[in-house]
Amino acid sequence: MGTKLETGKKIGKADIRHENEKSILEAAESVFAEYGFKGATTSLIAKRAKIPKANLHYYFPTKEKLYRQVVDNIFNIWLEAANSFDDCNDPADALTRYISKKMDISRDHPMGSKVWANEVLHKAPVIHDYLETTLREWTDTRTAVIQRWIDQGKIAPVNPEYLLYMIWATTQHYADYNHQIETLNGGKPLNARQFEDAKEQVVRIILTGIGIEPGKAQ
Amino acid sequence: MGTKLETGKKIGKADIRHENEKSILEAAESVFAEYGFKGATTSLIAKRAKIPKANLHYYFPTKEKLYRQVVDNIFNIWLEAANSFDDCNDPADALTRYISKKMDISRDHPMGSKVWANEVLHKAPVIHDYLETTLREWTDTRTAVIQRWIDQGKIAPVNPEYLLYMIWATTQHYADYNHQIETLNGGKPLNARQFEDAKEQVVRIILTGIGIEPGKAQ
DNA sequence: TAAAATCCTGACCAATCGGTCAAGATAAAC
DNA sequence: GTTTATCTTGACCGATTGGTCAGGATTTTA
Repeated sequence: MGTKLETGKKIGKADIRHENEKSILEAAESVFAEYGFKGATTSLIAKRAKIPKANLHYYFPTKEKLYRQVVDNIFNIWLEAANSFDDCNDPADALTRYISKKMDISRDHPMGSKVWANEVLHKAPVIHDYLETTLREWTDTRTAVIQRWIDQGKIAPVNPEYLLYMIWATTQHYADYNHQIETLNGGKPLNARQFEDAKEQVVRIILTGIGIEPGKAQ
Repeated sequence: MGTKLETGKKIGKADIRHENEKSILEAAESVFAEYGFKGATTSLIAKRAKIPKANLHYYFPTKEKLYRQVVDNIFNIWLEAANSFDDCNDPADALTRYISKKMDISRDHPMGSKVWANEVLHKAPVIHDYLETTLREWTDTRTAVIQRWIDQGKIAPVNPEYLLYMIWATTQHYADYNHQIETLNGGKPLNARQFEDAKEQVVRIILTGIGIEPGKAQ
């Protein structure tokens, strides 16, 4: 029949399932980011999600299936920034938006980036198929775009792949290495101002580096 | 009294100790890089070092002490590149050499870089004192050098710390993410030619990006 | 050669972890 | 109201892991 909350909303089984899966996934993301796949324990995830371990295994039968779900979510967020590349054929605009977006993701979803980094570091036992299919296709189309810019003389001749690596490396560094950055920043995370400065500088150096004038665009 | 090898060299206890510690440390570096601290098992390290696990614990009482030793070695190699910064006060030369050196380290000691990355990713439970002391001092003196270049008008005005982060991120990406790079490169590691191209491009984009002409220097 | 120091190793142990299960609680369907 | 489906959980288990230990082997010292 369903009981009621103070708000007056009914709570059904569907809601319970949705709520629990959500809190488990959130807890899992933070624990996997902090300890890696092996180092993470289902009991710690359950504790952070505030449910008994047995209940976690009711929703996610195995640790690996839970992990896959976490990586899936991250990968989708990660690809979300891809759109920035497509809208326009002005390299200054496209790259500025793409780099900015990736910096924002590093700030807003640092744990996701860490899970990904950890996975690649350990030879990607779980996500290897992503690398070979989705990421491969994504990369191929974008390197083609960059190559076109080069052919049109819009940017300096560079190897498109290595340019992408540079963008990925620099932007994700602010998530993956945020502990190191924080320590070097006197123990405090970069504040909003500092982060905007960093973002602006990354855009400026890369754009200038490949021979285009960084615009005011954000 | 010591036995003899085919070479005629005597084998003493000191040699044995040295030999075993070396092979254990090598095995440990690769296993820690591949599986992280938690994921690594002392029995696998022992297996790769071709000695019984009990013997490993004779030389290194605990897994953590072995890990610390590995990180120590890496950190020293990592700081070895620091010299490139000091010799000369021409930014083009200094940065070209520093970036090249860091790229070489990523190629020649990828596992060390991965151990470091893994450690920072997991909030540096073991090396946190390094970050606060040695790395902090190193960074402070180098940002001062960069600031001087700026004040002298030799390079464009940039935030020295964020410039260092960009260099670290981009160069270490070729170690930490080499599995991803390899996959995107058709399953094969970058060959010597490709790696040199990548190195040259990283130098070029960064130097151009901060307003100096990349020389022919290597 | 005898004694001392160092090195080697199979067998073992306590702790932890992923996952199971059975029995109860709650909501949905009829 | 009764049955059925879903959700909850403490107790438990086999497997793995870091680390120990006793006793033997080898080298060094005297």
